Amino acid sequence: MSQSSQPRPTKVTPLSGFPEYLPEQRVVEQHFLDVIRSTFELHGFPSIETRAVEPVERLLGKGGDADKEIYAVSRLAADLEAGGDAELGLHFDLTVPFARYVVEHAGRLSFPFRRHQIQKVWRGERPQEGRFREFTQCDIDVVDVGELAPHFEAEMPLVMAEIFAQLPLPPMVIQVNNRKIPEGFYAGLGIEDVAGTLRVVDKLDKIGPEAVTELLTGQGLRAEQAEQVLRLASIRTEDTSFVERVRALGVEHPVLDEGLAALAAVIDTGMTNAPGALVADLKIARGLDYYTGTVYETQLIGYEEWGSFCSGGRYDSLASDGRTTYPGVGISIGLSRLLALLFAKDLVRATRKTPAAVLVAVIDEDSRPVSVRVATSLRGRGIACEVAPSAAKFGKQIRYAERRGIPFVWFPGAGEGGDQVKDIRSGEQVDAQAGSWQCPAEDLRPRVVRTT
RNA sequence: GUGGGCGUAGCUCAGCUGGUAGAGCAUCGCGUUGUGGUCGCGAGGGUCGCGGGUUCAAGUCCCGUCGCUCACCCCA
Repeated sequence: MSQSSQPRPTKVTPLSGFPEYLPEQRVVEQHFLDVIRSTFELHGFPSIETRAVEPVERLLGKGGDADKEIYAVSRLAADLEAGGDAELGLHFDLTVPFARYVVEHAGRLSFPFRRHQIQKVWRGERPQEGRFREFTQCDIDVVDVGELAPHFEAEMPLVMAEIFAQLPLPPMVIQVNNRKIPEGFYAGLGIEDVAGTLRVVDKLDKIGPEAVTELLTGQGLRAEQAEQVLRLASIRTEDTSFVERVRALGVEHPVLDEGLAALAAVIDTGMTNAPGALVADLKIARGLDYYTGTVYETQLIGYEEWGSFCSGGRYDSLASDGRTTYPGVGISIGLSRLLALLFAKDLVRATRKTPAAVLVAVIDEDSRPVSVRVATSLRGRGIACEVAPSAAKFGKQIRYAERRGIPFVWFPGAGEGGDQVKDIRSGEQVDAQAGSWQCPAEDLRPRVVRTT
């Protein structure tokens, strides 16, 4: 009866494509973020953050059918009042905002300008496994004025290879191509629709060579052209031998030569500095609308069907203010997709779901200040801990710790001369002093470990 | 945007050809006076996505709608 006067709570329903993590998953995410950030910094990439919104006009500027992807942002009241078009949209990547940032702050930046950026992005696409509407990207880019030295194209994947090597992941391989190779090759074959051809070639892994041949001839390619296109696409080498294999196909074009030289330089650098991390794969397409040179794509070996977890490439005109052109090269980790795979397949796990290493037990509420003092002392030495929420029976306090994975329970005044601490995994309980007890290093904070 | 599948407790699901809801797991409590995990007993928790229709009666049939999911498209 009186219930009817209470506002009914809005029903909670899941929102597809907007992932939220449990604390134990967040431990994993934060560890990954820590490794990514520190490695970016180790390579001298300072951090920036851009606003979440850009003018819709700017977001649409990059071609493609971006309009389907963009979430418009406007005041609710503005919609009701004017019904006007939204002028702002949430960014769907970090490259567009970065390009705008470069132009806007060009006068205060030093070029070549390198930066890293770790932020959420939003895309209005249909969510699927590993594809979200809100997700986190971790980008590094280098941008210069007028010209960009090609060696930066070799630097990008080295940074990523270093990150992957530090994370508890199955082996990953960064596949590299240079857009100029297929472009020059196709031009040498007399194929005009480069983008259309690449789009089909990109499906090779998914639908197989026969279906690709069918699609290519359907697009107007002659049988021998389609055959050559497939031959090029099938080339994949861990060293620079791809150059000879392309040459052996007998197609010649100056743009092809440029592409081969550029890719050979990237692979060469990779072989020296990150052996085994890079592979030249001539079917990689990526971002048809804007990449102009090197392109990167990354797969987890054994989980190829999940797609790329880290991709990027070179833009001859990342940004432009009309008079000056800023070429750039960048690469980005799709952290959310990576985590989605790891969680779905249970490949990694956090050793516990709370930062606390110690639960300080409470004897009774009157002695809570004693327990708080213990906690303060432990924290003063960098040992994360919490005080038991209630002076329940010790069994319940231990269970409280156990449920959360807290490895130690501290009992004030339990010993002859003072306190005791119990490792609840082994059951071992020893005398200890809050001012000097050493927490084992591996228990100091939650760790992320591979399960297999 | 297009097409298929599905929407019952926090989670995974059962509920036959319509007769006013169940299991397992999880959570919490108890198993007597301060040391957990096993085990036993018990409890809480559901407008059966929402709206309408057929019927004496709908979780169960019909229509609509919303959501979730898979695939396509695309992927910055």
